[in-house]
Amino acid sequence: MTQKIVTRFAPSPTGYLHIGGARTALFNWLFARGHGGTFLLRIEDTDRERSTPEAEAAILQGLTWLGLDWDGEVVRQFSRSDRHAEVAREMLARGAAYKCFSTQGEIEAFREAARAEGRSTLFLSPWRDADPSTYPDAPYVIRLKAPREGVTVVEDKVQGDVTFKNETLDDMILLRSDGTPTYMHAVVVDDHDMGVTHVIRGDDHLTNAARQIQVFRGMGWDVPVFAHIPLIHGPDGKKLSKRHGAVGLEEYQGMGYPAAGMRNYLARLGWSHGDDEVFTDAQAREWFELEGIGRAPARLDFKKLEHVSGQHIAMMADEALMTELEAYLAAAAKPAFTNTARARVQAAMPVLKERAKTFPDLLEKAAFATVERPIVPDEKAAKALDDVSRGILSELTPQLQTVSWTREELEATVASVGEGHGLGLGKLAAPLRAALAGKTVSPSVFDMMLVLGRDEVVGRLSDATR
RNA sequence: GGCCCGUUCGUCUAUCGGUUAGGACACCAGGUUUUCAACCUGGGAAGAGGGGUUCGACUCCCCUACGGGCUGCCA
Repeated sequence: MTQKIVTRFAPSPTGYLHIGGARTALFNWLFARGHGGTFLLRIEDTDRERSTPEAEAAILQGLTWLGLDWDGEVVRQFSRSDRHAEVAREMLARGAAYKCFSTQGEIEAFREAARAEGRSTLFLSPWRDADPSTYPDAPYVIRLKAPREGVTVVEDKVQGDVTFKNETLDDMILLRSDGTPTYMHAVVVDDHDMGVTHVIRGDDHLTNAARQIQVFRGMGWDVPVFAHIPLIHGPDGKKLSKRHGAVGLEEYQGMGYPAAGMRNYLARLGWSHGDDEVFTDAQAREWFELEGIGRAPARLDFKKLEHVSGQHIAMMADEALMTELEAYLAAAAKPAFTNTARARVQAAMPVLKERAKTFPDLLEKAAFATVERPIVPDEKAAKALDDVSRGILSELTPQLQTVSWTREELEATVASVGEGHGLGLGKLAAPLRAALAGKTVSPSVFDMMLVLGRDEVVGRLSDATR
């Protein structure tokens, strides 16, 4: 019998969506979608101090941009506090947990002394087996009555069987003295209640998994399948942090990487399917298995990200690309296309997309199509425009000519720039001028082609340069 | 300190006891090109170190080194 797979992504809303978190979400999504399962989203906002609505919105935005759609309503952990407390009480009743009256001060003092003497800082509560009749009338926490002997083994799909001696695990707190649940407890209750079958998360939770398994057992619940994936590191091999540059997913969105490229790159980071490097979402879903996940932390490589990004831009359908490009423009607060510019870019897309790695790159190469007419003399802009135009010259397709510029527009441009302004065309300027019969200044090659037709320009160029 | 995880070209990785250790990005050289990009060809480049086990180890075991995680009434 194969049970339906249920995965979840459970970020805490304390900032932006971390690139590592995005990858974790992607793995969960890929696994669920590839197996006809369900992918749930849970916001772990039990830390009231640090959780903010803005952060939650940023996370949702990031997932949406990345194209990771979740099933059902977003679950907010804080709203389930009552249920968490209820379960803790039930464990108390079952004898799987106990009340502990040790104060934070006492525990801290114990740990400090232990540290000073080089002993284990593991806190063993004196209340574990205390007689209820000796309970003081004071605030208490509810602690898990974890097994003292034997071992707890995490049967991890990525890390293999990881064994922990129970004596090294303490009786973790389930319910704080103010009655609120700890993260460790809430996760277990929520994963169980949500029917999560596979917990795929960062390997910083590996040790936690052992404790959580004890909670599952304490309630007699089925333990989900665990898969702890290595964290992403910066180019220097250290844990990825702000000093490495981009850690928030929205920064990558801002840099103009298409979501599909981002998904591909992120999936390939720490996961592999033979020698496959560039693939579609459908392939990724079909190929993704927990067994393909590596055990070592991976480093971010922007060069490769760019390459993958470029491959995806090239293989996207023109219309979809155009839509995403304009969305990028809006998100990056850049001026939107005018109707003419849009028409020109659209027409040029087949040639354009093959040579761009990111959206800003695409925009730069599309300058000849988006530049405002009449063209104003600007040496720098003219040069960039010119280089690209020349490159594109050889493969411009007939469709480009359908967005033709009228002879009048060309005349106006030519008239407005005047001679010797710097809108040079390099070595090709002279022959082009000649081609323009009498005109002393040329607009971009592209523009000329729009007017004269590609073949004619190419023909005259060949003659002139021979 | 204690417990746990990891370590193949610069980077991402393949290999699941027997391979000239493969691919990709990057890099270098050449080609193509109306000197962008793309593309083609070729090249250099790796099993952290030391012990075992084995006819045979990158693959299995141990130790060391290095990196990382956990060790909170944070998540």
